[in-house]
Amino acid sequence: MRKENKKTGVLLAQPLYKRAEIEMTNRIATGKWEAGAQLPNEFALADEFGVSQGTIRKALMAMEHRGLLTRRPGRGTVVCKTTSEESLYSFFRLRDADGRMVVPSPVVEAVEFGEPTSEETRILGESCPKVVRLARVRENNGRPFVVERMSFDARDCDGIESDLPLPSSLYPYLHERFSLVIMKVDESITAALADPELAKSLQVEVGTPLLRIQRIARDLADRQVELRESYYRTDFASYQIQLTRSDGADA
Amino acid sequence: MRKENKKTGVLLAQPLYKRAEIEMTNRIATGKWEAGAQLPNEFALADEFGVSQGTIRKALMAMEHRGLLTRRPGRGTVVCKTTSEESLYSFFRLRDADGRMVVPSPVVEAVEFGEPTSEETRILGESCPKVVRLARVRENNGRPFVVERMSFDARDCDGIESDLPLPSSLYPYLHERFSLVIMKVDESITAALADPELAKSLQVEVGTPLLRIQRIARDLADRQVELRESYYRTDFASYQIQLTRSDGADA
DNA sequence: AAGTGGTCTAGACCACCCT
DNA sequence: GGGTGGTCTAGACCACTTA
Repeated sequence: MRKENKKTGVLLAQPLYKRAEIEMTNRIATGKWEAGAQLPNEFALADEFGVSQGTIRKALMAMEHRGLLTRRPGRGTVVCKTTSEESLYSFFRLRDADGRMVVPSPVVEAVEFGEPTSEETRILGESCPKVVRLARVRENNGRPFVVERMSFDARDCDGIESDLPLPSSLYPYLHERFSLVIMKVDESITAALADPELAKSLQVEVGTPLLRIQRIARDLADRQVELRESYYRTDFASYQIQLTRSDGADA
Repeated sequence: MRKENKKTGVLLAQPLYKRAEIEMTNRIATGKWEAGAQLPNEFALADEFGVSQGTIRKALMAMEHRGLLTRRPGRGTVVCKTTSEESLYSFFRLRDADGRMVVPSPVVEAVEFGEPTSEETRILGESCPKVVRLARVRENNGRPFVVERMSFDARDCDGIESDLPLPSSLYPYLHERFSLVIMKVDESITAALADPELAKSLQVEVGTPLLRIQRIARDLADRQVELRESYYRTDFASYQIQLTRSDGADA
């Protein structure tokens, strides 16, 4: 293989495996590699990028670790569809006392388009001309437990209004429909009291303590693409999360 | 290097790099490699384990990713002391509106030993004969914002009572003093109202909404070694966390 | 100048999956 | 049987740190 190191005068800002990872990530972000698509094998990719198999492998393993790819011996490498039970709700942290997921189903759903508010402009960017807002109440076993309000740049999900009712799990839908891949979300959690409106939606007394969760979601390019505010009842479920020592290291 | 693969009849339940990782992790857990200690270089370790440098490297990089080691070219590999600002508080998620860490300082501290309650027995194990309980109120800029109650197996931190007052950040202390390395914590978050006792400790009105966080902490061997309950004010700070797509994958 | 980890290559053998 | 990823080895060159 030809070397494109400093000997040839080419400055490599990133190591080769990182460049390959970025390029392959872009192919997923642009939809060139769709959700569920099979990738060429390691040797073919290595040949295409002009690197060795080991270098491509390092990139592929990093992407697998990020949850973008699934690799299995004999079967090959495919773009994650994010449809398995566990990854479907990887951003949904509500669990009951036994650690079981509280399966949500939307009961009320509203969609509207509008001019961005100053808050939406701050998060989604100055260049966002129109936002689409979703509002949902979700229940479990007939009990409403969360009120959600979400905002997206309307250009990121053009045509969403024709897909109502939306699936309960939004992110896999966004991936398959718009190649909009949500990679990470920042959540800010505080405690709040139910006002009359929330109390009515959640069927609790006014003044009931609730979790208020503000979320900013980022896509593959680390753009902030979603703004969300949720209010949760925590009388029959709780927000459960595992923190690991390495969390801070690479973040 | 000699091969100990199936050719010699030796069954390898784990790949070599995994075995090396487990053994090296044990050395940290037992204190043979103390916090801050320098490790032998890759070739020396490879020689000791009878594997190639690349295999040892894979184990070392995994341990670095877990936050156990720090590696730098020219300097070598050392056991993380967990004393840098960011990793010091990797399990402390409270941030102010601008995302800055709310630096806590303990103002009230109590230590007691006792028989385990049924709850403590359930978490810490049947074989735990005595627990040590810590209670702390912590403040920021003169404002109390959290009440914490923690329980440990007294055998895990024998002599802790002679170290009062304990440092604000407990986990680095536990590592350096007892080689007790906290690797991950499970947190369960609900909303609660301040009762008269909490209201007094936190200097808020009775009925103020608070975050209630129950924590179970695990060590290097994945033993549950700590049980904790905390109540947070969220009027000038919030619990902030970043969730990533890959979180569910390896957990 | 010597030693360390970081990157990259080339090639071997294996277990697994599919047809 | 042919192809895939998983593991393991051996060796090269580089950038960086420390002395």
